[in-house]
This record gives sequence, C-alpha cells and structure tokens, in this order.
Amino acid sequence: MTHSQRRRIPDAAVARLPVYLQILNNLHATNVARFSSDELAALAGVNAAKVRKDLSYLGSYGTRGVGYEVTYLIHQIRRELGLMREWNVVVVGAGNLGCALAKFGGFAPRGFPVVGIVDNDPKKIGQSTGALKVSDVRNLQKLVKDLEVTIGAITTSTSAAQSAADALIEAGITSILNFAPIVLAIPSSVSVRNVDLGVELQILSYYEQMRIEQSDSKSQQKSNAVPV
Amino acid sequence: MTHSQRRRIPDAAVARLPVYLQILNNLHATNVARFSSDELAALAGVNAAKVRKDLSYLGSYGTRGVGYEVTYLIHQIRRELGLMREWNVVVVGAGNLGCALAKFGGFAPRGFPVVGIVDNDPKKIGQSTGALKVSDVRNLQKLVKDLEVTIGAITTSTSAAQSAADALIEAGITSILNFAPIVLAIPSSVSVRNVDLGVELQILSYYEQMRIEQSDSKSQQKSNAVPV
DNA sequence: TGTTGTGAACGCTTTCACAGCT
DNA sequence: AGCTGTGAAAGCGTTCACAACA
Repeated sequence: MTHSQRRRIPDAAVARLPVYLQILNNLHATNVARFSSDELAALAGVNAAKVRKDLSYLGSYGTRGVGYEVTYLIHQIRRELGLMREWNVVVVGAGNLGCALAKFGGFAPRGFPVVGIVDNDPKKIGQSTGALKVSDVRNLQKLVKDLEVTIGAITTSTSAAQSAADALIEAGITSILNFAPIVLAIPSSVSVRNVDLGVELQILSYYEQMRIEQSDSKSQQKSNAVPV
Repeated sequence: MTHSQRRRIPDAAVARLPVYLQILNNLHATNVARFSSDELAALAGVNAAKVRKDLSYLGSYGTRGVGYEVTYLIHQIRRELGLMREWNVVVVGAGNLGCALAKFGGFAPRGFPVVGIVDNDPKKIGQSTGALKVSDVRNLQKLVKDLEVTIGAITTSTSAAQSAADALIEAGITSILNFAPIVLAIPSSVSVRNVDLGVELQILSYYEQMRIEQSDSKSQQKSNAVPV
C-alpha cells in the first residue's frame, strides 16, 4: 500500500524514534551493517512487533528474511524526524542552567545549535557565556526573526517562566523546551516538552512505595503461609 | 464502591499526579482553599473529566456540588505518591552535571536529599562538591545500605552509564534516574526514568517539520484556491 | 443548583499471528 | 527458512454523559 499523502506517525511511535536512532548510531559506530527487529527490540527494551510497526510508519525499508540496513534506516529516521536540517535554539534565562546550556557544545553537532541567550536582568545582559553574549529579552523578536530560531528553552525562575513563554510565542517560536516546574499556558499550535526532575523523582517515588507495600504484603502472606 | 485492597493507579495517571500537586501547592500558596475539576483542568492543560478520573483513583475526596479542598487533596496526593517520607538519592558520576545535582539544594526540601556522590576516577574521589565528598564507586554498596538509598542518578559519560547502572542494581537500588543518552539494560524489577534533552529536541524537531510541511501544503492549497 | 464520581463509548496503542517476500 | 509488514484482536487511556448527591 503506497501512501503518497502526508504520513502522520502516531505520537507514541514518534517518541520512540529518537531512541531507535540513538541505538542505530551506536550500531553504526561499531560497524554493524544490518539488524533485525528482534535485535533492535532487545536493545531498546521493547518488543519486536512494536519495532516493526514503528519502522513501518517510515515506509517499507526492511528486507523480508534479512532485516534492515543500519545506515539506510538511520537516514530514514533522521529524515522523518526532521533532522536533515538544523533547528536553532534560543535560551531564555541566563542563570546556572541557561548558561550551562549555552556553553555546552553537545547540541550543535546534533543539529540544535544554541544561537542566542536572553535575560531581563540588566546585570546579566551583555555578559559572555561561552561564545554568546546575553541579550536583552526585549530583542527576542528580532533575534528569533534574524537567526531563524524555532525552538525556545525556558531556564528562568518558576515565577518568570510564563512571561518567558509569552515572549517566545510573541516572537514567533513554535516549540518550547521548558525546564521550569510549572505548566505553561500556551496555544495548542505550539509544542512543549517539559523537563522537570521533581516530577520524575515523584513518579519514581510512587513506584518505590508500591514496591515496599507489595513486599510488605508478600512477607505478611509468607507469615500466613507458615502459621503457628 | 469501596476497594480496600491495594489500589493500582494507571501509569498515565501517576505521571499526572505530580503536576496536579505542583499546581495545588501554588493554589495553597496563594490562599485558595477550594477548587473544582474544571479549574484544575484549566491550570493543568487537560480536560475536566480526566482530572476527576485521576483524582478518583485516590478515593472519593471531593464534595458534589462544591469541589475539592486544596490542603486535603495535597495531603492525599502526597500520600499516594509516597511523599510522606524522604527518599535518599545517590549520584553516580562526579562530572559537571553530577556535581551540580549534588550542590543543588532544591531536592532535599522536596523530599529527595542527595546523600552521596561516587565516581571511579581517583582524581575525583575525595574532592568536595557542596556538602558531600566524592566516594569511590566501590563503596557504593556500603553507602546504599548504610544511608538507606533507594534512588540512583546516573550522570556518567554514555560509555560508563551501563556499568554505573549495573553497580547501582548490584548495590540494591530499585529506582534509576538516567541522564545518559542510552537505553539501559536493567531488570524489570527496577524503575527507570530517562532525562535526555537530545530525545526531547528531536521530538520537537518532528513536530516543527510537520508544521512546516502542513503550512507548505496549505499555501499550495491557497494558491490553488486562487488560480491564475 | 452545581459539581463529583463513574459506567459506557470511543479512540489510540500494543500485541498477536500469519501472509508475503527474499 | 527466516524476517518483514500488516490486518485483526486485545488492552489501555480518554472522553462522554448523566446519575448521585451536598
């Protein structure tokens, strides 16, 4: 079945493609040329049917009886994820985290160069952080237009995060990576990914507690199983 | 319907409870005493039915015709998430991120004190970072036992991450917060949350590209709609 | 009246199972 | 013989819609 119209990949699959890509890059680095859905599934910690379904959304790029080619699949995933071009990032909030992101050289080689960092604190504006100078947040719109920025990272304090988001949206940004522990009010036309360690820890905490309660009831069960 | 046996909350709901808790803490700080599912839904960016279903997993703690009480609900969510006690955290990898986590005082007050940091680099062992001294990773098991640590944060290089995970599991850790861009091989009895900015950016990239392609076809559509 | 709590319907995601190719 | 690609089934999660009730 050929589908020449726009393919829409289910969100759940989109979230897994970067993980597959990571693994395939590793396989490529270790000179592995081919892989089967079983192998990738084992490395990704999912099951093989899921891998095949996910990869099938890209097109029919496998060979029955043989498997998939590493380099070819890397290319296809990169194409589908929009990684054949660069996406410029602007950081809002020149605190510890913001400056760390601006200095960190790890994003540019992966296609996400940080091209600007802004703040509203006059003391910070003009200071250098890595190769960048902190700009006034009031220049955000111009900066976004001139440097064709599409992604904004919010690294402000919690209290400033919503106005940072407003400024980014006003400036024409359509994707936000939010590090502030707050739910941003944004139009549905803008994508947001939240990175909140507090939330992650609390989720872990829930499963920790479940484990403890489960083992409690198990040991109770055990003592029931060996009655006096 | 009363269910006295162990309640198991769906994973999707568990992931939202910390977000609700965040919002309720804010409401509490601004002296709001009550809220309706509609209000919380608006603040959390979800719909009201989902809020009610999620909260109903905690028990029937609302009042029909009135709503929910902020402080009471905070208490119930905290109880359910296992936040009535502290969960000690150990950091593996005393690099930039690891030291930042150890120094950062933001976790202890939220119930997740970082009680240790380890590395395998002799140059780093013994150095101070915040209130902690970097320990030898070989002391991990003793550290985990003595300080009753349940959560391990992996902040090593990618290449060292799997052995860090192995060491944590060997030491008896049951929850891992992984910052390395790699899928860890771990037993299913251990919970893992991955924090990978590369993955987040690539997901945003996909939706950015979709937006562009959509607007391309729209403008094409537009030019079709106004033919020469 | 106003809002919760919840069966039932719906839609999305995962898994199964096997036809279809190499 | 072996592995992919995919309909169909099963399983979850979300939303609807309304009875229950303060």
